[in-house]
Amino acid sequence: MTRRETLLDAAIALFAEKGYNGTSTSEIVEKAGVAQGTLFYHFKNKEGMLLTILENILNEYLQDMEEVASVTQSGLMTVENLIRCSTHFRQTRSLELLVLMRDFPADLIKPDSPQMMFIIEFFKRFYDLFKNAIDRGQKDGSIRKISSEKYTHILLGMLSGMDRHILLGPLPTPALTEEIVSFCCSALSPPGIDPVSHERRS
Amino acid sequence: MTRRETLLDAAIALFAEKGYNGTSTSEIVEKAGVAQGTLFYHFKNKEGMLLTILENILNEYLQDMEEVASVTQSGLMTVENLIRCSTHFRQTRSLELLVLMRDFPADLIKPDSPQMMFIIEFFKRFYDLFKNAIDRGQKDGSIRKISSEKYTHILLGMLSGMDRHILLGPLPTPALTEEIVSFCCSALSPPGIDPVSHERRS
Amino acid sequence: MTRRETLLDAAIALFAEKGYNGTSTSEIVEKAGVAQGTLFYHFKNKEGMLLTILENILNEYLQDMEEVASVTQSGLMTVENLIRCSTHFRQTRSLELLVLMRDFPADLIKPDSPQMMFIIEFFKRFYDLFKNAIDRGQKDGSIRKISSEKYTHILLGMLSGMDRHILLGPLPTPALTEEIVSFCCSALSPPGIDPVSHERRS
Amino acid sequence: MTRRETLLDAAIALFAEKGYNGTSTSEIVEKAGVAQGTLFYHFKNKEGMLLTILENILNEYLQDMEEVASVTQSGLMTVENLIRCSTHFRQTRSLELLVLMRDFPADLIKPDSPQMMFIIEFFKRFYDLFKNAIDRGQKDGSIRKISSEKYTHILLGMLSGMDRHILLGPLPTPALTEEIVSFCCSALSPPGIDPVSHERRS
DNA sequence: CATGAATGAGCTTTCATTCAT
DNA sequence: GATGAATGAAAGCTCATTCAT
Repeated sequence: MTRRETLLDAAIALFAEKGYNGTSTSEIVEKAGVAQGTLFYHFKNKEGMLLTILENILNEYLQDMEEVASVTQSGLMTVENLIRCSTHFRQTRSLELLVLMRDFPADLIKPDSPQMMFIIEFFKRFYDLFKNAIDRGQKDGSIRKISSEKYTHILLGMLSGMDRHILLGPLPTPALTEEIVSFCCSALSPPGIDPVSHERRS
Repeated sequence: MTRRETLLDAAIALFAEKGYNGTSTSEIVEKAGVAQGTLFYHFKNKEGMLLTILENILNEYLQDMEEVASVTQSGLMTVENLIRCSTHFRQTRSLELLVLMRDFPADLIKPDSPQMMFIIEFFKRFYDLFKNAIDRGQKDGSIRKISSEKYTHILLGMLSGMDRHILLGPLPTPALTEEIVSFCCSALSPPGIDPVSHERRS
Repeated sequence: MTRRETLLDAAIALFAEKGYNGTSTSEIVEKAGVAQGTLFYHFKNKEGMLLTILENILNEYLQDMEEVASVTQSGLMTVENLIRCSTHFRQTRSLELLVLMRDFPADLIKPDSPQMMFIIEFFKRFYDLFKNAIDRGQKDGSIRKISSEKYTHILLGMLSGMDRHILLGPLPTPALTEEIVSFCCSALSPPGIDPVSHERRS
Repeated sequence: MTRRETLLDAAIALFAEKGYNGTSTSEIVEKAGVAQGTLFYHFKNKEGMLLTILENILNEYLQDMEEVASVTQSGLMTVENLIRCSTHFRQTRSLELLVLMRDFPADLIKPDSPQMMFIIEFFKRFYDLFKNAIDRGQKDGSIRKISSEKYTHILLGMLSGMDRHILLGPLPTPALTEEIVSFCCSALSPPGIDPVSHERRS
């Protein structure tokens, strides 16, 4: 593993545990076992580390999600599987996701900065994934007639909220994946049709 | 307005805008128009200000919610109105809520500290509010048979997620209150019964 | 007890325990159960409290010692009894003596200030007490021929050193009074004459 | 001279002159001609500087004394030479000794801290040095039959008291070394034997 | 006499960053 | 590529003191 990667791993662990502001560069280099100067040789500054971490995780997140969305199936099934993918991602990449949740939106990401542009761009593509799935579901009859814009916002808010609740909340939380899927499908399925997709699955 | 209140208001505005860590005590006293020492006369330290703000907002939040829950009605209606109350609170107290969302769980609130006890206590009562409503709904037939524990976690995660998405998210968001209510009611109502309670309301 | 006395007592206890610099005026007023302003009503400032305490203790100390010295007896006996008096004073007024030992010479007592004049005046009288006794002892034959100036300095240094060693030293110390007396008398008695004055006493 | 040494020298001079509490870190770095941060790069904190100074001086002090004690000679001669060594140390290292005398026992050295352990350990070894010499002197007949424990305490208290009296006292003091030696030897020698060892010396 | 809210200068300390090697 | 000594701005906080009541 290169020194750069060692540094990133150390930063991810520390940012996840103590937050960006709660972590000093000294702690990072100590945990990584390199000298102070090395950090600033490989990264422009401390903020550069955070941005690198966030961009990496967001790109991988989006890639996984877009792959799921590219499979041909009903709109509702796409939404279901996006939810499952998102949950799975949270379970496998909880450390990086903690960094994201703790420190974004961070004070250090200035409005109109390239970094903010990147973040907004990411959120838009994330938004589009769900929006397109819902639109398709309304055409193929798997999703009831509701405002796809508004319901997309609800799904986005809900999913990130669940991640936060589970990873950062003060209350111990049971496994919830399929309940979240059911919850959303009940709300999205056309009236009278009871979604049992998660039973069909397995 | 006393100096203490002036200071709290200044801190709320700045914490909401720039976060706790991004705000210096100098900025607070400058905005409040008092001397540095005055802050530390009225509060133990900077963290004491944050705690005061958080305790105030959480207490008022809980009070509003418990008042809503105390009205006799069906379990589902109670859930609906809790959601509306929560949304209304977000709209009227967005500044304080921003402070809460930005800076909790903060690294500065140590596990097992009295502060953390207070926060956990608050979350438990918040949890119980929804849990009791769902349990009652399952008895009175207004809510389908699901795990009330799990669905309570989903509602909590969802509501805080929506607050964050709307108040802190990088995407502009339309008004969503009744859609959130519908979304949840669809997921909670017994199968086959389409919830239209929010139309009945008005 | 007047508020002024209450404040002095609180200050003595705290200065003895934590030193002048380690004690804040807030602590003093809290322990005394009065308001901040009261301290500054009764004393010019914090330093004024210390000076008052030091002057009181030094005056009483000197008074006791001068009374002992005024009794007609041999020079050596006077020295002996001065030592015993000093020791007794340490045992009965250890708190005030701790204040003196911890905080004098304090940085706050400026050279050539009236306070310093007072302190120097005190030391001179203290010095004279021993010096006169030794001089008298050399005349009456109870004390050997040595430099009374130098031996006075030795006695002064020794006595204050023993006080410090016993009251502030890190090592537990046994009762030493008569040994100190013997030690000094052996050094002061004319050669060949073994002092047993502390046996004669009792 | 390294920056670390420069800083230590500046601190010694200032602590000796104005005391630990009376000296600000700004003064130290100014006197040393380095930046504020440099102090905290080389030392954990201000207290760390004091501890470093104290440990250095105590170690050297003890080393000198133990070297003196290791020379084979009568018990009384050992005591004499320990006194001379102590006096010589005070004369050559008065600055560091002033720091020690002004600021120890300092409120900042917590009971049971490693620092306090170190200090107590030092005092014990210092104590043993004199105790062993007296015990040996009682065996070889050069020292009278007295409690070696008690007389050791007296010697320790006396020597530190003389240091304080001479270095910190408000009265000008003449040279006293041989008088202190005589004083102690008279008190320690067996009755009837007049010690003139300091004349034999030279 | 007594109060206590208010002050602000000054303190110690942290930490991201630089740069000569 | 890598180092780590050095930096200095900025932070949170303490505390003796003042003064209107």
